Amino acid sequence: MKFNQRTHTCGELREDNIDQHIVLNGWVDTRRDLGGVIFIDLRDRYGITQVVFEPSYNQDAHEIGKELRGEFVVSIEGKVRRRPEGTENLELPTGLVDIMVDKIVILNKALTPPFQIKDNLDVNEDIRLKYRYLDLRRTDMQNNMVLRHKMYQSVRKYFDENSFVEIETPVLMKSTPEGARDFLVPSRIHKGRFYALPQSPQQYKQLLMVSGFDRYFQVVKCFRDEDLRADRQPEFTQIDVEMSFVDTEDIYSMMEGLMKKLFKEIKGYDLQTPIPRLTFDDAMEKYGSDKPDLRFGLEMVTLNDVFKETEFKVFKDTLDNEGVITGFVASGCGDYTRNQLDVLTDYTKKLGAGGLIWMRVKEDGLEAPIAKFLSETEKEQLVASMNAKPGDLLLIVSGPKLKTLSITGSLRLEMAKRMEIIDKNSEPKLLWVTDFPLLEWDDETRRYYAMHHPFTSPHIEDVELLGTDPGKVRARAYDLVLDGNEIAGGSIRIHDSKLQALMFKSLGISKEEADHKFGFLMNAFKYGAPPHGGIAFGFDRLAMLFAGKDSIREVIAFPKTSSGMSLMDESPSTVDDAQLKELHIKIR
RNA sequence: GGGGUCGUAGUUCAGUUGGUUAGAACGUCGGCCUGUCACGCCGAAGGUCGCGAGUUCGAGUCUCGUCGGCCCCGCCA
Repeated sequence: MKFNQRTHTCGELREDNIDQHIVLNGWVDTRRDLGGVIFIDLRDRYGITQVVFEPSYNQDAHEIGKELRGEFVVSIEGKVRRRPEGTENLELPTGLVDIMVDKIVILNKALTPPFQIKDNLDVNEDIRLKYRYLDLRRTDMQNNMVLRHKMYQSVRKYFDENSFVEIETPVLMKSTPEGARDFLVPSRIHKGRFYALPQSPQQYKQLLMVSGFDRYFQVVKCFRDEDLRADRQPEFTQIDVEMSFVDTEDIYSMMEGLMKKLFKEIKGYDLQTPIPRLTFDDAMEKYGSDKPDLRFGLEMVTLNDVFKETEFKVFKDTLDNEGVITGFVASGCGDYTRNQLDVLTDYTKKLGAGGLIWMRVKEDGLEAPIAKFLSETEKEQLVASMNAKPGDLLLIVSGPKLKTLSITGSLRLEMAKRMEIIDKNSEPKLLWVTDFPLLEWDDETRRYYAMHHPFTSPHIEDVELLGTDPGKVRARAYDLVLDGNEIAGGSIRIHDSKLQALMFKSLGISKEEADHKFGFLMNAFKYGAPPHGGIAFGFDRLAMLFAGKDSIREVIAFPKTSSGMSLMDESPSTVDDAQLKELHIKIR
């Protein structure tokens, strides 16, 4: 099939091109056959151009034009003409002109697609995923992919300008069963042995610091075999960063530079720096979350002091057990019905709270089921310390500290949604959350786990607490939060093998175990490891937020469903017995 | 592992208390139409009601199981 290659794209032609003889290649977007004249909207990823078949202009072309259907791939040759007065389409950038066709070649016919290739598509996601190649033909999705591409370029340019080196690290590596579940890859050559896919290139990038690379970054695929969410896929992309001879402040300012550049180049927005900071403890107390959404208020208030003398049993028990009484004011929600409040109570209980205490603020006091258990002083202090006004609703939860703060934080988000006070067009709210706890107690296994990872450096002044009160040790770890989403996390690492040994001891990891799991890293540190630290961005999440979407699947070309399936190629799939045999694997 | 929700034409949905031949819109196909751009008008085709049992004279509708989508909890160093 002979055809001429395009001289222009479908988004390109303007008044300047009038009377030129041009060639366009593309897909038939829509066809409007008026009996005599036929209009075709020809589409490629650059735009749409109207193509005209008129019998009096070219009989042969018009005959072929009649056969055209949606999504046919065609090459057309013709003359650019100014559209007749009154028929311009100002919605289209190319709308002042159209093409009078001299020659058309149908390069390929197409089946009727299972859904229309158009924006603001109303079709279920499983159909889109099964025919992802058609979904990606839509302008919406093409824009998302291009946005993502532009973000890669800005990121790479920024790090290159700042003397970072991009280095690829292995995708087949050693399994480290701390943290997320690994994807395993059986070795054919070494019977009974497995590679793991990296959860992150953490150890490699630290080794690169030992090697003297000083400033490293990588746009890198990572893999975690955990359950999915709207913002979590089993394979995802990180912007992985590590720097030598730095402290937290150096990381903050370098990353703030990156965010400034990204916001400027992608969104045309001037991000003000420095980005505000909040310690983990403060974030939990005020927002009940380590990734607070600051686009709205509903700040939580700790009420322990108000109820320190209370006779109300629920609160008294909480205080006796070093728990927390916390709550917030839902302003103007004093008219919530009993039914609505029951739904909220149910929501809170499902998250694990004992219950939800609500009070309507009236002109003459508090209206609540528990009001009779509270003294007048308590009621007055409660209203004063929460700064509540008549017409407001108070929502209060009590119980074990961290859990209760977190549940109330979820309720805060839920209320913001119900009250519709999250402005999607508001200025982006960025925030560093700092001073995470180094260790986290696990009731099930009755041991501490590293909240971040076992190479995270504690605050120097907290080191001695490692032996006495490990839960109190603060880490030199930080997350970057954008509008309630964790978009990056990192830490200053331990570069001193004695401190690392102490850390392993606190985690209950024996010397032998540490050697077995991380020996190569510990060995490397004996040969002159510089102080270093780094951070990793969840690139898909960042792209999702920049694109204004609610799911990272919208910015990933070929994502998995929430059960980890690919509906298009139907993976994961079974394999031949012969393949399994080669890998020395039997299915139980 | 658990909770919620959904599954009916190619697509998005409606479908009453369990009751005649399961509807609409868009799309598709055919006819008419020379300035449309969501073209218009006329007509037609198109259904394993996700799948499998059960209850019933009778199931899209009720029950149980199962598969799949989405959201959430757990999980995600």
